[in-house]
Amino acid sequence: MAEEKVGPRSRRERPAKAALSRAGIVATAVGLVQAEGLARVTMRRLAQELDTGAASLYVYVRNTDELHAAVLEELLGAVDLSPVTAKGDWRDRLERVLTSYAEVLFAYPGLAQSAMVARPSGEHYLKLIEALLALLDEGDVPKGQAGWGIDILLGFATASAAEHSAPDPRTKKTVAPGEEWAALANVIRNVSAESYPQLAAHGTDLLAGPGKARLAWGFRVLINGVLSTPLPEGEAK
Amino acid sequence: MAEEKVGPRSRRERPAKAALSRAGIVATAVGLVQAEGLARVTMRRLAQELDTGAASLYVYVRNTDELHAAVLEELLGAVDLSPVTAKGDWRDRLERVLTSYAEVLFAYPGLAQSAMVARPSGEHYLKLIEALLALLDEGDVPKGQAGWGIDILLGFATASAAEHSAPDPRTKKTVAPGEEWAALANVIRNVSAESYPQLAAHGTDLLAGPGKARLAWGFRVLINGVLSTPLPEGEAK
DNA sequence: ACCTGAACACCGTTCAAGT
DNA sequence: ACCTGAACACCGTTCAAGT
Repeated sequence: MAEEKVGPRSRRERPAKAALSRAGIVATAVGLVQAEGLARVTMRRLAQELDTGAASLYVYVRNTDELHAAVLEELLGAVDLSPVTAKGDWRDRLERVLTSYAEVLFAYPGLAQSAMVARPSGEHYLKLIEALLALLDEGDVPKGQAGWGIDILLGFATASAAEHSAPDPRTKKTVAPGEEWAALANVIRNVSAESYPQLAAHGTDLLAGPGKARLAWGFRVLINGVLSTPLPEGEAK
Repeated sequence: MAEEKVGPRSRRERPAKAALSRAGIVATAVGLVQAEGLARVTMRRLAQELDTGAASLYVYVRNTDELHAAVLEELLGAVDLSPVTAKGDWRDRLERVLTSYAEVLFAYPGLAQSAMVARPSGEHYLKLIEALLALLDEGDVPKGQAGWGIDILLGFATASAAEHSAPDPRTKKTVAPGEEWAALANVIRNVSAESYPQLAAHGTDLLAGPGKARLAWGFRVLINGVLSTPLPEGEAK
């Protein structure tokens, strides 16, 4: 009797090992960041998910940074740009787009931290910039100020998300999420009013958490500032 | 002839393996970040520098993050706080302190990136916050706005440094420093004016580098914004 | 108490060899 | 052209064992 052939179809645990492709790799990476956070999106872990070896991925992806940038660009598709064409005060609508951007970053552990560094250049990112510029233009913010302001607006949104989103569990962290925060709060509470009069007067209000209110206030600060601060001589356009 | 004894003093390559201490560990780490960048300040590399095993460091330092925070706190001692008591417009002096802070972060590869995440609570950090608060107070910025504003000011300075400082050469990078930037610039240059009218109009001015001018403008934007944007109802103090 | 070697469980990236 | 296993050069952290 001939042995039963053990063909490729006999193992059905995963969906029949599709051929590799950049799109498939990025899609799997996106699934992985949702399930385990960006820190787990490593070449080796991702290859394992794709039932191959890490080396195989280098045909489609230059390196880990590029992979992370691709994941970010993909997830940026979830930013709500509808306020651009909605009606109402341009400031409010600008705030809404920025808030949506921050929320997307906030939703995936480690994503905001990586957005601090990555500079995507995909369609979703371009559309986001285009949307912000359109709203600033609607508000008659001078072009030069708008252009320079984009960086500040996005940077603040990114940094806020990075600061308050789940820490990238790069390895199982020993330190509880808010331990550093607690340490600082404790120091401020017990600070000497003589050496640090300002700190003592403010107390832990200084660290009064993230909160929607604080993020929204930040956006307003930036919008007001960008609107009212002319570019230095010679740079104005 | 008796062989020459090879005692501990016969090897003078390093200064006679001092006893470990937290201060010594941090000092060595600071030296390492100066020489090789923060990415090289790993438990193993640092232990090697101290002529011991990585495990030994855990007596004095909780983990790698805490080590990096200690290095940051140490280097923050170089921030120039003298403008606080200098004379002149408070805005200019505030700008000078923030610029000095950004320059310190800028000077060490990887430091700014880590400052994005770390929350130090040492003396140098406290003095920096105290200085910023004192200057805002001098400018009669309402207390609540000043407190919330600190975060934005420091965050912007940190993010600017992170964005434009040497990339943390975590491992020998294959990607040239400005490669992602170049990719984005290229995309913007060739963007369709129909789909992206704003982007096409601005062109690569959007990415017009870091430059002192841009950082200074950013500080002015934030100061103006913080000064002129009241806290939301119920939060004002 | 402090220090250590060894172990465990990971990394990114390259390269020669196969199909 | 694409894919692979194996190798190289690293990581952080824990733990039992020593002093």
